[in-house]
Amino acid sequence: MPELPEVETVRLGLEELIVSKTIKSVDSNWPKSFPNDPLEVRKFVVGSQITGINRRAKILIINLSSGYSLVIHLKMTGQLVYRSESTSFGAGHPNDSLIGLLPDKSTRVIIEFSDNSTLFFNDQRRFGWIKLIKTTNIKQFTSIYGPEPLEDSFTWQELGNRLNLRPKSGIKAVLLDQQIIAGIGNIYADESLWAAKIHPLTPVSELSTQKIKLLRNSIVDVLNLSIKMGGSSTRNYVNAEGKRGSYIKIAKVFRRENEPCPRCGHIISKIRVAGRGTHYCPYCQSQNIAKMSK
DNA sequence: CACTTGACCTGTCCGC
DNA sequence: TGCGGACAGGTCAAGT
Repeated sequence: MPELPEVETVRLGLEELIVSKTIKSVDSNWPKSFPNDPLEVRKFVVGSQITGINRRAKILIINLSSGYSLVIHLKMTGQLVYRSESTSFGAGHPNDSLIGLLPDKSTRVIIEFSDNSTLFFNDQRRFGWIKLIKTTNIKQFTSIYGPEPLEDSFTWQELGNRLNLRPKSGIKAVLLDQQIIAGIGNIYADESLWAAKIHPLTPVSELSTQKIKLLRNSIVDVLNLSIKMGGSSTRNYVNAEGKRGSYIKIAKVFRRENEPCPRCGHIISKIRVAGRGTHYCPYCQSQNIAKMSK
């Protein structure tokens, strides 16, 4: 799934649903999904209470009263879905629920609480993981990530400084680099570049100050709007209640190749950039325009 | 240093 | 209907 808006949506849901609950048991059926020693898990997870839910970059952090935290990366297809005993509705539920009875085929980890409600970690492709880390070590663990784009300190000057760490690279590849800026992935890189009228292959060093200011605002607006829409569900992503997000319905270019650009009407292209499918309008995001406005 | 490719996995879709 | 290949929200490591 999950870029910043999706992880943040899950975080907001979990904050409502599981804070202050006590963990009764933890089960995993795929070691890579939760590689910690089971003895360690029994000692620092079972019996402890959930004290808070945080996010850094695309990572979720569930703080425990034991002084440890569950650090979770959902990668491409991870889901964290909460079910109380009374909400075991099935697929096709009118309220946009995506998944049916749990556990299902993709369930890798099951966390059961003392009130018999349950948190399921599902992950079709098994790329995601949960790691048990001492809470005092989390800051160091996440120190590799660049700044959070939704913090007040993410000014256009800050964006410019970060981008200049890779001046020769194309802008889209740099936006996807989590060490430069945290939380932007393939969907919101394309959407932000469209909003700022920047071609995805434009070398960072060719971006004018005006373009950097515009890009900073575009990133912030696109991420905030997506959080408001509950994130993007192209296929697997659901929030903590198993419901899809709806940003994809209002996406301007992402997965809209061969459709008209909503701004100028020219046909949206799809190319390959940094190994990822990349959508843009060849007219209003042309590299020539980027150079002319410099 | 920048860029590409393959790996990690499962599932779906598209063309033949 | 079946089969092979491409592709999918994300990182990693290794090779050019």
